Formats: sequence, C-alpha cells, structure tokens
Amino acid sequence: MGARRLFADHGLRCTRQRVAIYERLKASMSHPTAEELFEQVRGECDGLSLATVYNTLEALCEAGLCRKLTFNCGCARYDAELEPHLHLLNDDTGEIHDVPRDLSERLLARLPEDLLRDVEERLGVRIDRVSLHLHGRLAAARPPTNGRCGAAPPPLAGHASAVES
Amino acid sequence: MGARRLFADHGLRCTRQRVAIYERLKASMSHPTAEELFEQVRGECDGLSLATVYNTLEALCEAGLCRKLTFNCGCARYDAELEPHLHLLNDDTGEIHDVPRDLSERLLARLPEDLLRDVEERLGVRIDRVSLHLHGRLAAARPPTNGRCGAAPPPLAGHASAVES
DNA sequence: ATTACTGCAAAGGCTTTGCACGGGT
DNA sequence: ACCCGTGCAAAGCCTTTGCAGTAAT
Repeated sequence: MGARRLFADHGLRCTRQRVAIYERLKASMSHPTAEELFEQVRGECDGLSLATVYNTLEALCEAGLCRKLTFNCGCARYDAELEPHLHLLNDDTGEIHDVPRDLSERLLARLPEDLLRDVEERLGVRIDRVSLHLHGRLAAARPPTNGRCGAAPPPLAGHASAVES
Repeated sequence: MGARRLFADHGLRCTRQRVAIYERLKASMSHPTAEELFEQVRGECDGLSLATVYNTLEALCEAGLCRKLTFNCGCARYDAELEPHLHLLNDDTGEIHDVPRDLSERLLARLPEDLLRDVEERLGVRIDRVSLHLHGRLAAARPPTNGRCGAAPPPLAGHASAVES
C-alpha cells in the first residue's frame, strides 16, 4: 500500500519527511534508533530535524504503524514489522534481530498458561501481556562495537536459559 | 551476614553511605529507583548525594550484590534479591513485583528448550540468556500514578499472553 | 483557510563524570 | 599514609517541548 493512502487511513498528514522516515523504517531490518534513521534519511530529505524523526515515530506508533522497542539499552529502537515475533538481543552491541515468525509463534504457544494462571491467582494480579526476549550473539561473534548503545557483557551461562531480571 | 564483612569480602570499602543504601535496598520489596533510595536514605545519612547513590549502586552491582533492572521505563530500578525470580511489571505505574520463587522456577523450567535450540540453529546464534517478564496489574487496580516513571497504558489484550516487542 | 507538521533551540529526566576534600583501610 | 569514596556541580545522552513559520488538507 502506498504511504499516502496508508497515512490517510490512519489520520496522518502525508509529508515528505514522514514518508521518507516510514519507508526507510519499513525497509530496514535492523530496528534502527531515531538517531540512525535521522542519519539515513537526512540525505534524501534535507533540512530534516531529529525532533521531527522523534515526532514522526511517535505519530506512527500511535497510529499503529510501528512499534517502539525500549529494551536493551538507553535508546529506543523502532520496528515497522507488526506481525507478532520475538527478538534476539545482542547485549554487547545493542543490535536486535528478528526471530522467524513460525519459531516465534511456536515458542509463545508453548508458554505454560496454567502457571501464568497460578501467578495471577497467587499474586492477585491480571496478566495482560508476557514478554519474552532471547539474549545472545551471532555465532561468528565480533568484539563489541562499544557504541553508546552497547551494554555490558553478560555473565555467559553454561548453556542457554540462564534466567533474567 | 553483616554488611561490613560482606563488603570486605567483595573488595568494597565500608562507608556509612554504602551500608545505609545497601541495607535499605535489601530491606525493600519495591525495587526502588536510585532517586527513591536517595530520598529514603538521606534522612538517616545526611549530606548524602544522589551521585553517591548511583556510584554505590554501580559498585554493588559490579560486586554482584544487587541487580539493575532496566526494563519498564526510563529509570533503572534495583534489586538486592539475587535468587533467580521473575518480575511482574505494572506498565502504568512502573512498579515491579516479584513472582514467587517456586512459580518462577517452574515457569522457567518449562520454557521450550528444543525450540530455543531451533532458533540457535536457524539464526546461527548462541542464546545465552532468556528473559521473561509478565506485564499486568493488581486486581484491585488503581488509576496510574502518573509519576515520571509511568508508561503509557498498554493495549489490554483479551486475556493473557498477548505477545510483545 | 485551517491547522497539523516542521525546524530549531532550549529544556527535561536520568545518569555519569571531574575535581577537591574527607574518611576508610 | 595511602587512595578510594564522597559531595557538589557540570556535563552527557536520549527525548520532549515551545514557538514561529510552512505546508498539507
């Protein structure tokens, strides 16, 4: 669907900046930060302001056209892929990779619902969402990029499924 | 164990401020923020600086005496409970509650390891940690406190296990 | 013609850091 | 006596906001 139409359908004005930002985000596989998007888009859309990138991303999120990913580090990353899927986080670099849809679905389908109910009962709470993140690194691991968004190296468990915070 | 001894064992100098901060954190069930700890501890330890709270918490984390919880919102929360356990996050208020140890363990034990292996294979990655968070609210829900650390109200799924970012 | 969006710059929240002093070892 | 930890203030990073101008509807 063309961005023009898509925006209209979501009550968003269609501006050069928004189109450029959205297209770039949509095309990206790397869950870019606002800063990264800004750097990439400012070339094809000059005079672009970082504030506009933030404002646009907020508008897109609100309209349901993208998601803000706030885990992993100080700076938020954005994702225009709306199908439910899990993320693999590289704690060293801050990178985020998608877990293929089918695997994501199977993983989520096998969360122990009965135990979640137990938690609800025991704590007197209502669980309305469960978030599951995988932390790891590509097998061919490079040293940390040491970018501002990198995190400290994790404790490195014996194998898989060490718990978390 | 006395804080004095504990600190010595971990190569930390034992100062009034550190003891006060650590004891307060240890006694707290609420996973306080640095700011909250500061407000609580400054009474019994005057002249205390917020920077010292941050520095101390970092030292404690590094020494393995507490954990920094960075999910949920802009501001970090800290936890001196080191036994593996899950957290229930209230997205409205930023509050964090512990999931009882036995339930946490059972939940984690039932994560589908075979699928995690599949992910490793398909993506060519090494998963060294999995993080699982429950998002919800106390059954007797109060309206959001609207504190700086609160987050936007979530989409509210039909029931449980809506996926996540 | 309206009014939402943009750009700029300034402010905001949380956290870290530089530096001189004081307290722990 | 050494030097790490403290306090203060300033800076840092990411993000939001105020305002006047511009462009989309």
